[in-house]
Amino acid sequence: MAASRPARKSVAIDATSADTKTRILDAAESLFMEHGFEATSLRSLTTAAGVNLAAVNYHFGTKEVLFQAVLTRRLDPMNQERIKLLKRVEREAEGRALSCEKILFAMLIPALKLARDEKRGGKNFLRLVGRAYADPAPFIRHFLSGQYAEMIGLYKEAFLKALPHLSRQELTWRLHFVMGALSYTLAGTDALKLFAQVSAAEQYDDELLLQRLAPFLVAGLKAPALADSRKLELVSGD
Amino acid sequence: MAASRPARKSVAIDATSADTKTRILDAAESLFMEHGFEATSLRSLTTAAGVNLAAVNYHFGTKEVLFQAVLTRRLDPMNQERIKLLKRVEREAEGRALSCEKILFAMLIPALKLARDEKRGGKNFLRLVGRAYADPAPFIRHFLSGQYAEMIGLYKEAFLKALPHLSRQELTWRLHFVMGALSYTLAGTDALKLFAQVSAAEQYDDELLLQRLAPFLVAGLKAPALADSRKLELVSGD
DNA sequence: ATAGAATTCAAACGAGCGTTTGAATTAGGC
DNA sequence: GCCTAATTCAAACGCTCGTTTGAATTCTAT
Repeated sequence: MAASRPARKSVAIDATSADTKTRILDAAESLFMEHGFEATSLRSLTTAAGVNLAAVNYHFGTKEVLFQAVLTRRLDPMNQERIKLLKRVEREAEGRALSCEKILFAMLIPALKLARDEKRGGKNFLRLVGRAYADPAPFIRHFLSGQYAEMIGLYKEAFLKALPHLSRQELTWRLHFVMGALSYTLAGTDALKLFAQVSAAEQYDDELLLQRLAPFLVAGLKAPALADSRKLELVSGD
Repeated sequence: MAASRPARKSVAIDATSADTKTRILDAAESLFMEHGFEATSLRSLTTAAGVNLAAVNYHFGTKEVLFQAVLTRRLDPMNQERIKLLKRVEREAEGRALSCEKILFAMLIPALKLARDEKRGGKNFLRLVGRAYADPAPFIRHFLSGQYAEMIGLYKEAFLKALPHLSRQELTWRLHFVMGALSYTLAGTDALKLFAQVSAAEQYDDELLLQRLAPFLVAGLKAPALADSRKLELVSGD
């Protein structure tokens, strides 16, 4: 009744449990990606990982904590790399204004590197993130906000300088659109069948994907700010 | 053992059941929106609707069919309106090339009208669609593909004429990005907290939202096609 | 070798799920 | 008013879920 039973004591719990923990994380990554959080049962998960059913609660406590651990394992290093990359690009510019492209690339490249690195989950993981972004579960949304807050804040400041024609509020919206196109694209694959024109080979080439995405996003970011006088007028004509 | 018990016979089953059916659809719309498909139980749903637990299976057969009915009720008319609007704009152009803006607006306006129409679900419904787009459940994805296939096909042809610098394949990708930004934005609201700058009042003004989204998307669509020689080169410099 | 902690395991718990059942109730054409 | 079909209802079915339990096992440091 008190609390969770084993309750990680004090000693290093890694030497012996690392294998089990990693096997759980890997299986969870792939199953959460395929079926989502709710639709993935701990029974199928532990079977896929080749560990005992109780192992998840022993090593992680709850299913929710496991999900957060799956995300943290990859997201945290990726966002740290994004921050590092932005700072390096800023340093190299030596005070000169950064181009919108350079900032955007600094954001996309760590994601691309992660997608390429099969040993660290590869494309599967990015798809998982894309889906987590759209998941209604509050604990997922809160967790992601926390994971991204620092990185987004730094990039927003950088974009503000690179796009002086945008107010802070306009930029907030546009970064929202950028994240939408990005996460939807990363989560996609299946959704692409909607458009049914992309060859199967290309569908999985993440580098080409980001090369197509970048010009689209840069053009959208650079677009003139909304002139308040102009309105959507098409509705009236009926 | 044979099959579902009531098995809609032949006579009109609407006069008396319409109230119950509608109450179920309305409650389902709002709960699926808030919690997603998996996390919404038929017990909470029927309680919210004020109907008996068995009513869902009586009137719809299964939970999955109910979900599809929720989407169809609004999506089908909206996509029909999109098609009608595109055809009207094309007719009015009398053979002259349509602008990218006009086509995009024809796509966005029926969605905007739906978002404004509180009697037909309003913003809640569009958020539900945005989330359904990112749902991993195969039956949802297949259903949505079918719902959108005709509309997307017609719009793709229109965009192809308006954006002659894009190959069919390039355009497929860009429409994918457009749908991503759109559905993510519609699903959003909460996600916006990530950026934490948008006032609560504006957050819910869908007209202003689409007025901000449109210039972004138009600029992205009009962006020059990817020049194959240009590559993402930033990675190397480490 | 052995004590003690960390981990694994098979089994079970209680709760909630979607769905089904068959009787009770309601509505409508004759 | 009655017969029939449509609908509602309370109750239950069978199943799967996340989590807990306590014993068995493995590891590690002495």
